[in-house]
Amino acid sequence: MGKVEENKLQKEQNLMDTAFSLFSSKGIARTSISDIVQQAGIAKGTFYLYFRDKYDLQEKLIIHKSEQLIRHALTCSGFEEQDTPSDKIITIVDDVLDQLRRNPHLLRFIDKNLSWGIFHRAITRSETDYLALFEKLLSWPGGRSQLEMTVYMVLEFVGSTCYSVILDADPVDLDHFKPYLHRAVRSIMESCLSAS
Amino acid sequence: MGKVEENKLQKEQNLMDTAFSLFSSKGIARTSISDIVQQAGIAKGTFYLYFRDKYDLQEKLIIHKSEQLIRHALTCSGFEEQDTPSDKIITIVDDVLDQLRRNPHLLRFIDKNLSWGIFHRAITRSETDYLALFEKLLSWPGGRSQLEMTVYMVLEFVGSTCYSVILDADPVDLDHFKPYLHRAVRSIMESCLSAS
Amino acid sequence: MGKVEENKLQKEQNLMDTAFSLFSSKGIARTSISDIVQQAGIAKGTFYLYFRDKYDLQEKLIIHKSEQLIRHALTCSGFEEQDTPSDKIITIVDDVLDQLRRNPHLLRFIDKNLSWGIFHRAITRSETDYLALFEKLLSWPGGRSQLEMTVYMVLEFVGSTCYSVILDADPVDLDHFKPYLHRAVRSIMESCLSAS
Amino acid sequence: MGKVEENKLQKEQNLMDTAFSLFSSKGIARTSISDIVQQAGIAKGTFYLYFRDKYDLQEKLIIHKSEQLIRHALTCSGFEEQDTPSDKIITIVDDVLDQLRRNPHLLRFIDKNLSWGIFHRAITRSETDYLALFEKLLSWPGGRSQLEMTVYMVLEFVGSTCYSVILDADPVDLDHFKPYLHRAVRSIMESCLSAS
DNA sequence: GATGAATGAGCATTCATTCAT
DNA sequence: CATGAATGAATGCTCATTCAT
Repeated sequence: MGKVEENKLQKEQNLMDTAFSLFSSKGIARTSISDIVQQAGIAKGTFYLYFRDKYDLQEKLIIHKSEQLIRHALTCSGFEEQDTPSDKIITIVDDVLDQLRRNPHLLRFIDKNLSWGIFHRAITRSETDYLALFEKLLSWPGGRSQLEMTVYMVLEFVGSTCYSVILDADPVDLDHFKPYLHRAVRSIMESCLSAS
Repeated sequence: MGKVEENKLQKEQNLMDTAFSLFSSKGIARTSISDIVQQAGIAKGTFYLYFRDKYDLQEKLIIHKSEQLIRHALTCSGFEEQDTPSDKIITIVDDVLDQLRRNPHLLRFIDKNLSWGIFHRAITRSETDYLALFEKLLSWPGGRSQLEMTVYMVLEFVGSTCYSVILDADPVDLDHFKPYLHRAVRSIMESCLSAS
Repeated sequence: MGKVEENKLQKEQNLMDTAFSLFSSKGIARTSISDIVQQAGIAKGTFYLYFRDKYDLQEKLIIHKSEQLIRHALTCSGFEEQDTPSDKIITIVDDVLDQLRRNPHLLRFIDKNLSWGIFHRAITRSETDYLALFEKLLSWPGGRSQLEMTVYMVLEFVGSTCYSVILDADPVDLDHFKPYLHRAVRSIMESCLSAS
Repeated sequence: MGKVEENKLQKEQNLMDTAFSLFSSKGIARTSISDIVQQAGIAKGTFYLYFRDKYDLQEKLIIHKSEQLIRHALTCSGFEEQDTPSDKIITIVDDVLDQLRRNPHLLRFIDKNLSWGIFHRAITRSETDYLALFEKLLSWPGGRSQLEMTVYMVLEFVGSTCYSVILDADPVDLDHFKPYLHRAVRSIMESCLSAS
């Protein structure tokens, strides 16, 4: 990679990091492009060499962060050979929760953004075929559509409940919530698999 | 009620209805106060007699619509005497889903807004004690904290999954989704009740 | 005086007092008619029954306060029979300074407003012939135009110097300033009287 | 200096000149930023690249004009070697009065603004040490604090009296006023110097 | 007389976007 | 490629004033 290319990537990363920090703390609506470039120490015009506008950056940021989150969960979770699919998915979910607990900024940012819609886009646009990855990783016993449905429901369920649990310990804190969550995830999976 | 008071209520309602329509179609960020008052046929200054700013209106709107939604579900759903709490809550959930299917604008507006946070505020600020209402209506066999947890999880689960299902039939359409949903809700409730 | 008349005077006084308080603390530019009527507990429309606008009120207020200030100085200062005109005017000046020291709000309000221009208007519009009063009180030995000039110069001098002296003790505090002031006033008077 | 830098200075000067003209003729309260930029032929947003708001511009303008006024008086007045400090200060005062007479706009603008407060700020912020300059120029025989006091009193006295004299010839015109002024200034100086 | 809801012109301020350097 | 001065449309908000009750 040429030095110029490297420099460009570094600038882009700088802008994304700065934007992430600002989006997390002030919210997207209250963050202006001026804020971002000023904080990043880059000229205003330069922004437009990398992103079409604020929302273009936001989208790239969400995809980037989502993929990072998923990739970590899939690659860093240690599975035992004899684990059932339910066990495995719970291991994955717990890893995600741990990541988010350690990084509340990230949680606040993706907030409700880590939804099916974004995930779907991330899956389809990404070079990685995540569904296939899931299928293999989980030793998924059912069909593709059941897998898709399962991922959808678990994803939405975990994503929507963990926000206030992690950030505000409301209605209970994460450690008290996990047993409920595990049981709910297991039964969601069962309900999916038992569908003919 | 005096004629003036009546007129004021009508003006406020007019503003809220207009804003709801615009928020739903263009999104809140892209709706300006100018848009609202112009559409409502009301002077700009008048807006500020009723709302502090756009977000004040938004909040009032969310609470208003949420309460309407819940109230309809609680009062219009017909329960049988012998229904279990799970049966009853599924009846309620189905009523909510039907309302949202018939009124996609409403769904798009409250989007992910009908979350625990808003609901919690609606519950506490409201003159109605919704938790007590639930307790009585469901003939709830467990404790208050279990009830609160159950409501939280079901609420978040239904709220987060139904969006793309109803609006985009993604990953499946509502009729195909309901069986999964029902089973998931039942198991969530069981997992809550079985917690000591 | 009828009860209605009385009520009107009371309303006007209420408005003027409230406005004075607000003008003093926030400045005239930053005080709106809304502020005034709200603080006074009076309806907005009522304001216009008493004053044309904010600046009408301001002018009336300045004249009112100026006259009060002067009247006190002229009536409450005790002169000795053998006092020279210079002695007497210094007694008057000191009384004014004492009033202002005790009431910094008043000083801040009339700030630089107690100028010749306002005083001139106060003199001419007022039912009291202040120049004649001065003439008699001071046993003024010279002509009318000399008296007018003297009053003008002393007034402007005292008015312009005392502001920062009283409020900020800058460049020195009032007690240290008085000797200078007295000497300056005496010499100003002499320079006026010695003009043929 | 780069072409860009030059252009910026020119824009700032343009804005200040235009604002000065408008402030003088309509008053600050009645001059809007829209007025200024329109008259200056500059885009609205550009204003905020140079000034925080209207009052920021006003302050910079006052300091700028005050310094100009003082500098002219100090450098352009011709002193004779044998002049006393009183003679010299009267020469300076007369130069200032002449400047103001020739430029009533300036007088109206700085109105009562050329007060100790502003002057003090101008002195302290300025790179020039004005008090030292005075000390040397006047061959001042007394101490620093006496000098400060003298400058304060003369400044306030001249500043406050000349306004209506020059602009309205009230109570007399400038030529008739000068003899009084000179005598008063001399005696103020004497009263300051004679203080131990 | 008194009220205060309604008005809408007017203002300050922000900000995405462009383009000459 | 990078810059940042300049733009001006767009927006939120204020406020003096009116007028039906």
